[in-house]
Amino acid sequence: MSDRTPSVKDVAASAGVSLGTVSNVMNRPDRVSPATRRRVEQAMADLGFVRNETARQLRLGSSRTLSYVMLDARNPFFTDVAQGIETAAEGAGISLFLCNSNNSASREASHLAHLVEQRVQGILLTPLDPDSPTIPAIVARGIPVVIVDRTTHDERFCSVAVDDELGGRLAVEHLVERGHRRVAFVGGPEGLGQVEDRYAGARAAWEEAGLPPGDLVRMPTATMGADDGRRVGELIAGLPGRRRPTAAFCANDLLALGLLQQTVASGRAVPADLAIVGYDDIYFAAAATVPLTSVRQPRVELGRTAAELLLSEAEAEHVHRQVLFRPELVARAST
Amino acid sequence: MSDRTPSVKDVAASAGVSLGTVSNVMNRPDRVSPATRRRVEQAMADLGFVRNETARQLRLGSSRTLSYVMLDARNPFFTDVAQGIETAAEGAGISLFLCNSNNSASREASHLAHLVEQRVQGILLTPLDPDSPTIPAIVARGIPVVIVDRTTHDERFCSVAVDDELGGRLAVEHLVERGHRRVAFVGGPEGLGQVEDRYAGARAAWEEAGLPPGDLVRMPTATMGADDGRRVGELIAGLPGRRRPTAAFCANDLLALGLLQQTVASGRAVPADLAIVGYDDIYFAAAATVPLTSVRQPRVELGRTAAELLLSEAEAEHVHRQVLFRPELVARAST
DNA sequence: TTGTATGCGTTATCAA
DNA sequence: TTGATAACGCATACAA
Repeated sequence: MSDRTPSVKDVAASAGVSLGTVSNVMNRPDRVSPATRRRVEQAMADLGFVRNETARQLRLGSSRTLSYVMLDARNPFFTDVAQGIETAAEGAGISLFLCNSNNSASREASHLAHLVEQRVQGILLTPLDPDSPTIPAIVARGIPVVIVDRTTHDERFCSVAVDDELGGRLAVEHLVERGHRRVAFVGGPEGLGQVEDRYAGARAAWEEAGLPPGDLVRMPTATMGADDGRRVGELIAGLPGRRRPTAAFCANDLLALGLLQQTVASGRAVPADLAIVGYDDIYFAAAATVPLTSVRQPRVELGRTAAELLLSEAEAEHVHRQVLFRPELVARAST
Repeated sequence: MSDRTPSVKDVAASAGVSLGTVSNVMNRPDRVSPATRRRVEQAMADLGFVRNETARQLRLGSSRTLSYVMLDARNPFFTDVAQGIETAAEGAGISLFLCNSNNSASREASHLAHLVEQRVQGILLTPLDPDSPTIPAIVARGIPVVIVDRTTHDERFCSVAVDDELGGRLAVEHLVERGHRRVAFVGGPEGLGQVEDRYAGARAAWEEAGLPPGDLVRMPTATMGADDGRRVGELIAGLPGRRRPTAAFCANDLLALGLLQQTVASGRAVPADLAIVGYDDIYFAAAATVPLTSVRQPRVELGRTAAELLLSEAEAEHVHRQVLFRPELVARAST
């Protein structure tokens, strides 16, 4: 009984065969006679042999793991996407490692560097900046990357996203239809793609309705978290009546839930005093006591498609694709 | 410009030095003269050299990655724990891979098997079953494991948990104090450690208050998700007045939020018609429109401590410890 | 059907 | 200070 973990060599010795035969038992069992195969398998069981994936990978050149580097593990939207990815990966017999950038560029960078050093088979990424040169650099080394939840103009890799501009339109069209003539757009930080696209769509719909641009009030936030939603609530409450919006469109549900919470807690009614539309339609949106109207994204399908695309990169004639899903407005009591 | 990614050998050739010197530049830069070091570094930059961690690990025998196998990535409690783990790991310059068991024993098993094959440096695990023989088996192979959010009687590894029995007591003592004499305990599946311990604490407090055991009504659920909380709400509403509890203690916040949602949506008031206590104090608990009373667990600290314990296993005289934190009741409007 | 030998990219030991 | 060389554990081409 040795101290270190047993290797093929130990198994071979124990089974009285050569090292190559043990390898064959694992990788091409048809080439080895049933009798010796059984003997080898018995030896593996006795010794508690576990294949060293590290060595296998060094020999083969590529690993059997995928990784999803997500923007914010605490946002249920991304864990749902991860769920979709994992379902697809599981079907292909591949494991998924999750990495959390936590909205930090440096953390994203260090995770990506680590994954490249590990020579993972492929990376799914919801980036802080989809135009970062890091991404094509990784692809150039031979590690396929699929961008999730962001579109890209780059033809060197695939992306799977939801039409955020359309989502913004749907939200604002809904509010205009409900008679709102002064609406707040809540979201940030400025420059974040998801936020800018949703805002662009909102503005387009606003202007097409013939409403004065100044009455769609942009209210920037530092993050996409619920705390910032609450702060916006205080801000809105402090506005003089004529300048106070009658509705708010938030760039995600966390913001919307924070805003909703602050509004109700301070004695104003939703939607009577303030109508609220969120984005993502996370579980907690429907479960809020004033159920939240939200723009639904096909989260799980987004993940599934991204994983399928990534897995297909292994195939010979893979053509990079930019997949765009359509969002859908789910109207509830908050409007 | 070769097709495959450059190796130390390529760097050595390009810099006109031996392969050993390149390795020294990376691992013991003091042993190489500034001049050649610069030359080597230049060559690495030119070629876009990235160390093959797989080969390094094969040679060294151990990797520089930790992994947290979590029970349910969609439960905010676990992502907060993960956050704490990652903070500690980051401080030590180590990357963290997240794996999601998604409440499935087979998925947990396949993740663990994969991690053992990868020879990761250590594993943090919130298991479905802390008494599974798999865990000591992994430890026996030399991969340290720390159990997170479950206690263990096993002396072969560390664990970090919160006193669930005490948490159960706190919740029920609070409800008894508020005058409730018929209380539902909501949670499942039966046998899940977290649920059983919280129930045990609840019952102990109930009996110490001299109340009839039958008036603490156990209402099992299939999962810990919000949907099951809603179903329990319907069940409670359907009970005849004298058998209907005036309060519910839910084994986690997702259940509590579902129950809260269903109760309010069906026209009953919280806490007047039904008081509700949750468990975990996830963000959405405080943000619910009827802010939820909940038993708070030090989530981030839990993760941080677990990671520190795991990292300390590398040290010579490590003694396995079972750390137990104390939960705390946060009273809000739902009671 | 089985055994032998080679190399994957790296680190570490030993000579020079 | 640098260079040559032997492992680490595995998969595979080729020989037997």
